Amino acid sequence: MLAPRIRITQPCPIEGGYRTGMSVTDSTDRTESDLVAARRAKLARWRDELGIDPWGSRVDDLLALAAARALFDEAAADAMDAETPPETDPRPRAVVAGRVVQHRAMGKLCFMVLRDESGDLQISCSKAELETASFKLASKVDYGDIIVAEGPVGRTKRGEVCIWADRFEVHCKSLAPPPEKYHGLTDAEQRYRRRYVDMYANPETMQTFHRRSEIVSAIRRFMEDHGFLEVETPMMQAVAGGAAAKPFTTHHNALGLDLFLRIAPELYLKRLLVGGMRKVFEINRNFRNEGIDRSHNPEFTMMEAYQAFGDCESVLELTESLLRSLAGGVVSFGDLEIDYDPPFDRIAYGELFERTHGCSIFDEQAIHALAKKKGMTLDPNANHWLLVEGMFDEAEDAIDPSRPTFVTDFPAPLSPLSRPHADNPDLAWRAELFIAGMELGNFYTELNDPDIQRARFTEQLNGITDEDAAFRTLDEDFLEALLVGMPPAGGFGIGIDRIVMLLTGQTSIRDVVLFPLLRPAGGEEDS
RNA sequence: GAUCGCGUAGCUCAGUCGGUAGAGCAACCGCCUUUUAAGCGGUAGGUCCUGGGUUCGAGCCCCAGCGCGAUCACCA
Repeated sequence: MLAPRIRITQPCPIEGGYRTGMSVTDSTDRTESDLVAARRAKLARWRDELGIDPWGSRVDDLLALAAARALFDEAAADAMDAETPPETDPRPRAVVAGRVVQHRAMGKLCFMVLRDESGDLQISCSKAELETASFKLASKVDYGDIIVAEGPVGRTKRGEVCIWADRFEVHCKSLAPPPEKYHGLTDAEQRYRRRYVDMYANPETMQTFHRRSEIVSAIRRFMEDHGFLEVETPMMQAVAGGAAAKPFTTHHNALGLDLFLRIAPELYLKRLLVGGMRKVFEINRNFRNEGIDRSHNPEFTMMEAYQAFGDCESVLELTESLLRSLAGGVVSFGDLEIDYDPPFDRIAYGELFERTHGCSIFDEQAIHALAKKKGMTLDPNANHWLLVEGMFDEAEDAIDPSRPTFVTDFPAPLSPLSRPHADNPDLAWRAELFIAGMELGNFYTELNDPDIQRARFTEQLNGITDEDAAFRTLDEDFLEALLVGMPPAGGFGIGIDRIVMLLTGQTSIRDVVLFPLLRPAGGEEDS
């Protein structure tokens, strides 16, 4: 809605008014309105004086700008530059569309650069080659307008490949003031809040998200090529299982039912193994009500996959092969040069721990003493394994960030969903993959003994806080499924966003998530 | 949640010792047929994040808040 103080210098033919995607404070609206008003005025003039519909229409046979550029034919361009150019123009023709990102008008000639997903291309407009109205449009378009041009693909005297337009149309008037044409939009907050501007103003952004789509697509292909079936399991769950994170809550009115957004799909995917699917995977969102930082967004994309008659080892190898195929070798990430050639490094959890802390994960007295010394807050009957877990973060830092590394043989008490070693029930067939200091994924030989599974769940529920108890309950139906019988299996989950970060060199998850979660703009308190 | 940093024109940024607001781009008017962040001349554009305080005087100093970022904590 328009703030009452907005000044409009020309009658505004558009009803409804203009709303920025930004702050709605009066000051912003008012100062912005001068620039918006100028564009509205121009739009009205085009309508009234040139009879133009500034909102465009269908255009067939459009070429991407990169494709149009690729049509450039040097011989044809040379021929046109010759003393006596051929009677019929030998240059290939193209119809293109894009957003105006540069514009240089000089009297009877004007140049502009269009941008689309594929890249940039200059459009050159000569007054001699265009209808009067079209040339007037071309010399007056604003940064941000979306235009369609058609003509021969040639070059300028300076050798710039361009389209010499003999058709020029505006297909969408941009009313919002654009960011600075050279620096683009650099303010991180504005880039996330107005991603649609970031995407066109900063080509790297567009490139990153194209790459993300290609990566996800390649992962799908890889999994399908290995015989995995893609499935979709509930995002809304009555019991938020499969991980130990805090869930978001929601409510179904008709059923009068409180539900959780899933923190993991694991318990449902395993049910599919019980049902008889042999290899399944799911790429979808998980939701965890935890902190936000460079590697955590509350909603994030995971791939989980389960392979009946596989084990932890088989899914480790599958993942090595997957990452190798995605990365293709060495990929730099920040200061790191990460080599994805398998086999990845491996180190046992206990060994890594001992290397860092100098004591065995099994030495309860030493661990307790160490925890005390580190001033870890602990109640007197603190569980030994929770202490170990608390100290493990430090050990993670000992992993070479430039080497993809599997940490294997996690403590079974910290791995309630994985199968314990036969010769040491304190260790589980579970590994985690670390790259660049980030946890990339989890790998298991799945626990399919319903009695042990019930015992693990029950242990885990003992001694949890009241807060946690509110959403951690026993998934009886899952245990029922295990009674029906799940084949032995390997399973894993990997963070897709983090893989995209690694492969695109983005060190913040917000730069690989199109719309990362931010506090709503405007500062309106809602409590 | 803690600590630190940042918040000035639509955008990108200056702003000295506390002395009353600056540039470039964008916009508007004019000139220009080979520009490449085009150029030249002119005009206009500000709740200096918000609210308090100190001061004769605050963009600048102090307090509180809001937003963003970084680090840490949390996240099997």
